[in-house]
Amino acid sequence: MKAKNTISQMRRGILEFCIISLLADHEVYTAELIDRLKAANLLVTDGTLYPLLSRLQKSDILQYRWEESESGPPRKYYSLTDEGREVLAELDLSWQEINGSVEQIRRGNKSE
Amino acid sequence: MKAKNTISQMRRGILEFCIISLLADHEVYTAELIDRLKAANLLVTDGTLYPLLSRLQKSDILQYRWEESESGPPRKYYSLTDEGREVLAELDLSWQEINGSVEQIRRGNKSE
DNA sequence: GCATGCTACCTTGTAACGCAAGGTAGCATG
DNA sequence: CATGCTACCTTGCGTTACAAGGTAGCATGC
Repeated sequence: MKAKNTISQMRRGILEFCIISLLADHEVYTAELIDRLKAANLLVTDGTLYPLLSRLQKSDILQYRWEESESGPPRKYYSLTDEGREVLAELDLSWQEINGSVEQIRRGNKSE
Repeated sequence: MKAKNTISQMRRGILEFCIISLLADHEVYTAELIDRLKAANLLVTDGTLYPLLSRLQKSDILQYRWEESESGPPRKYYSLTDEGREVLAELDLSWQEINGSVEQIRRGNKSE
């Protein structure tokens, strides 16, 4: 399956977008986030996620608060900042544009 | 514009897919390819493209032939191999799946 | 109250990749 | 034959995903 590499690149590219989208309405902690991404067919490990979340937090897109768990160590619940919401809006737009680009290219093939 | 980085990541992810798509029906050489990508709002430099094309060629997805130019040095015209066409079909599918994932995530936000 | 296990956090090392910058060489033009 | 343009390609850098490994809180069983 030669396309594998390319496919994972495509997935990767939208990972950040999906994470920001998922955080838009719900606080979540890392394990939950992984589950939700998995549900949308986007596999990630926590080793990928922690640095990414921490990067987004340093950029003021995400914030977190500690919450104690009923069964285990405390969890970091992440949510979007106001700035994060603005970023999400930009990303939504860009995503549509990119979609348009791909559409255009794929259509081009067929007609010509 | 905090989203910039994320946006370029998204673009990057689909770059290979777009290139393969663009080559599906037309032989093109690098400068043409860049123009066509630019027309679809995907900016790339040739320093990005050459290694990428060469990688795809080594994976038997692309092939090339030399053609002399009427005005300047000879050009490498790239086209898809049969295997490249199979890969393109896979990529088409994956792209639709990924689109579905993103749709699902974005829809999820709004309803919940 | 100590050992074991689970959960959640985080870090480190590696490999891939895009991109900017720089380099080589064919070919045309004055 | 010198200058410039076009086309090819390489190098070095920074970023990133991912696998693997590490720390520590908390619960459970003895």
